[in-house]
Amino acid sequence: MTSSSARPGTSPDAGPRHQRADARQNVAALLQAAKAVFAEAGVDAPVRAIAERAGVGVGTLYRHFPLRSDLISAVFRHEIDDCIAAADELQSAYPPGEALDRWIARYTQFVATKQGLAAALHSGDPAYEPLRDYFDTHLAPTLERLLAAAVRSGEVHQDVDARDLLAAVANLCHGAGAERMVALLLAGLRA
Amino acid sequence: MTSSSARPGTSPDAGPRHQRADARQNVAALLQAAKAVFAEAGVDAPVRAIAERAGVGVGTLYRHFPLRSDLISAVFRHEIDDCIAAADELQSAYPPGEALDRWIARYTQFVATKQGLAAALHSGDPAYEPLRDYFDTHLAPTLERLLAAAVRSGEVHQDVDARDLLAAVANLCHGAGAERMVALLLAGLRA
Amino acid sequence: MTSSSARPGTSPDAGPRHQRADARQNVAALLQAAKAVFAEAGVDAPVRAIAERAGVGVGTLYRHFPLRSDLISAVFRHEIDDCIAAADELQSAYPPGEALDRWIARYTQFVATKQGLAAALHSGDPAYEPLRDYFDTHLAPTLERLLAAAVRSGEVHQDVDARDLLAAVANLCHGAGAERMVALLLAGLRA
Amino acid sequence: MTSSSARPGTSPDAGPRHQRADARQNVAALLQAAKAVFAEAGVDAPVRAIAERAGVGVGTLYRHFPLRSDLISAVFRHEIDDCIAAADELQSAYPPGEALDRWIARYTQFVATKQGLAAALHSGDPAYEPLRDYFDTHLAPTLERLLAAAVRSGEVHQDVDARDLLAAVANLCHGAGAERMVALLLAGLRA
DNA sequence: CATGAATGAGAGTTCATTCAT
DNA sequence: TATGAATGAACTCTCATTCAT
Repeated sequence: MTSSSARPGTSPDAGPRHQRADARQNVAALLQAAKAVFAEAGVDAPVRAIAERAGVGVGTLYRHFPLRSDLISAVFRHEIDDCIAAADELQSAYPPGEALDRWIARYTQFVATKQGLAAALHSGDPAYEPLRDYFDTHLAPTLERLLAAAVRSGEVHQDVDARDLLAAVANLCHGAGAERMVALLLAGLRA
Repeated sequence: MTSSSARPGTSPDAGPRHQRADARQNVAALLQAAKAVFAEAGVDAPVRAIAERAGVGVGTLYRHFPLRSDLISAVFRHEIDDCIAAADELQSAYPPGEALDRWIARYTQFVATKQGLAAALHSGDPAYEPLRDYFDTHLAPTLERLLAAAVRSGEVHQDVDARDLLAAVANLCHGAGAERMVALLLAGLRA
Repeated sequence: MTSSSARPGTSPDAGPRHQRADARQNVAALLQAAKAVFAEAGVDAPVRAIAERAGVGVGTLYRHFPLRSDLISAVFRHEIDDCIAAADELQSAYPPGEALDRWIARYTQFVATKQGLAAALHSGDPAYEPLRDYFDTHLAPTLERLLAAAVRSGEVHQDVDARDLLAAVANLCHGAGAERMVALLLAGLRA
Repeated sequence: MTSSSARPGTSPDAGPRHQRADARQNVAALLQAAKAVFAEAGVDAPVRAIAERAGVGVGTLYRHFPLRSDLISAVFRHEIDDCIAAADELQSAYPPGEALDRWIARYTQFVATKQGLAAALHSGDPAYEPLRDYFDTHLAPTLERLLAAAVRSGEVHQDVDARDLLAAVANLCHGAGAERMVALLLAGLRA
């Protein structure tokens, strides 16, 4: 026990980085379970369902994610970040208009399995504020960039608020014919 | 069934049993209350809130509307019918494209106060089947007509499923910038 | 069942005085159960324990006593009222000093089985405010009267706040030798 | 954070175990924290609050104080001992009656910040037995001595059980007008 | 020895739905 | 037929206590 964990090598102390292994596992299990449960039953699914699915007590869930939105954020953050990262690649690989379309498709893919996400975001419930924030401060600017580029290149003729567009696409994703509708929306941007 | 319960000869006032009238009043009160409550708290609002607002016991509500969706359907049917009726007027007063736009605006108006409607329709919950049905068999054909006309007149170049479009607009109605987004969708139809 | 309630001829309804028989029984059962449970486990006893003991669902308890203090108040009010009523009798049957002593003994009897009452009253928890109020507005004035009379008759030489004295006696009632201590307190009033 | 800083220079783990010093520190920190927390939130305060305040894990708390009452006893023992010690000084500095009064005042001071102490002592919970014991075997004899002296000197005319009196004063300390009530009790002793 | 993560029983509270009156 | 009381499952959240690390 002496120094087995003290394998700093680089820095003398490596900080207080000793998350217990089982804790990490639990968090991972929780995130995975939450993702699945959210997809099946929406983000309002009972806390217990998630804990059970993760094979963990509710207390453990609460320890790591005191607020429901903490869990939601954590579950989505990764995917959102991936989504954001994709924007750069798309922008350098395609002309602005196509990049925009492809990115929206990417975003659509993400939202599609997030039943209730849109509702939660618009619920006004302060518990979801952090999540809203993350959308506004991370996803929205990304889309803004894509939109601006497309406007500059003359492919898009409409001036839209990125956050609204994000929300709109999210809303469309849970109806039938979602893809088609999103396509229509994008076509509308070109009008 | 006429007067079996009417206690005909007993007392002077025992004659006309207005139970049926009472029932009608109750139904009316319930519909009105439900409409208000749905607008305020969404279609998932507590049953009791509706009954209370209607000045009626919950049992009465259940008697007339055994399923939540029965109530929802009943509440909306009227408005939906109005919405449908408007289509004819609009179609005879405006050119197809404008008629379509105006009708969608009309529909938007209707959906706007129906928080949770879209979610309910897509919930997969069989309880909402009748409501979905009513949309499909009444609203959808109406929109189809409008769309077909607009296509014929060359104003719309897209072939869309009316039900999907209906759902899409409903979904868009609860985000920020709803009007803008609906406008974009309509513009997309012209592309 | 036929028309016993439907007697529209005289007055439409003969007043809204129709507490259902079972409801009354439940309330009674609840009060009795609560009294017993309070005595055994204090006024902080789990809601469920009371409901169970009363053979009633928790919902029923909440219907009749939305706040814990509602139940407590209801349980105690009766006894408190009896206590108050006793003051008059005692005052007319005994000289002021003795009336005071006897009344305190009476009050002691009441408090003795109310484990946690004193703590609740001093908890600062707003849920107990109504109860505190009832003490202040009903019991305190009663004791004040008794004290004032004893002061006038020259038997008591101390000026005490009745509420404080009430609380003090209540506090003493749960220690060993309660009677003795209360007696000491009363003797102190004569000093 | 434990002993990483205490690196005297010997071999990593074979050297002199100063665990004991650590342990002592922890115990001290726990006692101090518990005292503070008890004063703020009563002796029923969450275990974790105390551990946190002491900057120590809950496990550590449990190691040193397996029972809640162990901690309570430990926290109070010191103060109780001080209280007891004060008796001698007071007895040699003042006449018996005044010594008694002053000592009670001293005791009152001690109890005043021990919200819930009295309740715990009378709870019947066997977990508090040791604490009760300490009262009985240490404080009670002290008060007995003071009382006896005051009786001998003719200042006190009542024969009271010291333990009861101790409990009574403790009970009085958490009501409004505590001082007054205690004074009354003491006056009662002179009657 | 110390830590604090994990556990899970248990408490409060709400609400859909049934059913006696 | 109307009423609303009763029911109890379901949900959230807390905290004492254990135990792997």
